[in-house]
Amino acid sequence: MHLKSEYKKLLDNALEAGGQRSTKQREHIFALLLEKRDHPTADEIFARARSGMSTISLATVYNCLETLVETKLIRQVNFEREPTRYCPNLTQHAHFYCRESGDIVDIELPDKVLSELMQVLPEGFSAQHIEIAYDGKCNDCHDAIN
Amino acid sequence: MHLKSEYKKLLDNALEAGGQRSTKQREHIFALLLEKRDHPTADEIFARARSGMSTISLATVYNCLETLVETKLIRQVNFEREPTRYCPNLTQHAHFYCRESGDIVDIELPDKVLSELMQVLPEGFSAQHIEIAYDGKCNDCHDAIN
DNA sequence: CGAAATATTTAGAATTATTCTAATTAATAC
DNA sequence: GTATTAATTAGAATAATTCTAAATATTTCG
Repeated sequence: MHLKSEYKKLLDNALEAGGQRSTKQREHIFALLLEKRDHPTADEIFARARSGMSTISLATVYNCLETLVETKLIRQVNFEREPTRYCPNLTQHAHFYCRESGDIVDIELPDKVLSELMQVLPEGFSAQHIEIAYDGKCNDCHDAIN
Repeated sequence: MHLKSEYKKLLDNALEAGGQRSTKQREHIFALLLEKRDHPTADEIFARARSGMSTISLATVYNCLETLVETKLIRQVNFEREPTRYCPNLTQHAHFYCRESGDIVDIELPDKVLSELMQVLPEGFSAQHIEIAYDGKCNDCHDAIN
């Protein structure tokens, strides 16, 4: 697990901007999220993190994830009351949760759709963020012959 | 706390369609959600339910809410990992969470916006439901002189 | 109607994701 | 390199929710 210097710089700058230190645990977790770009839970990240850094603790995984979220290098994703998942895709996107496979897929969102969602807000409301979560059946599950 | 006969029928029919029984606890909880149309948590509903039905238990509140959600008479609303909230508004709407006051406000969603969100899905994906959550500052908090 | 069958309620224990605590270790500043 | 400050760690604590098993209520059907 090694972070490309491009991402290493991104991480270090983001941490420095927030007055936080660059540590090997933060780097390790950021690297593994970038390597496999899915939507793992903290437990899954802990499992992945331990191969390559056997002494890392679950508390540290939570701490590092919190820091990465604060510095806006990753996003949290929640579906109902399921464990929080973490997403390294920083582009503007929604999430699609497949009820069949359990997979979470990123859905790109054109600016136009977002601005229309903003226009729907009544007078006097201003939104910093809109979280959009689809749920249904993904392409793999439609294709599958059951 | 009493349910108008119109809503009593709605409840009884929905329960019967799902092979479930009409009980005074279910009716009581449905009634109190309809009476004050906000977005209470299970704990808040438990507190409200006890005035007027002092022997109801928290487990029953959870059971009743689950039943009402299953029969589609109410909706669950989740913000991040906060306790689940319950919403008796059955029209098509999104939720706005005000970071300042903590209030949750329903935002009506025109069909047009929803259909555009559906069109954004790649080939092979089909969504049953789209959950949209804004967060920012509501009108009351903008108006307020701080 | 009244007994049998089935569903619901209840109190409290159990679960589970997450956060907290206090001690140790690592990173930065001087 | 030492002092300062922040991060990591293991394990305990927390809190929303679910589970369990017994008691109660509702429905069915003779």
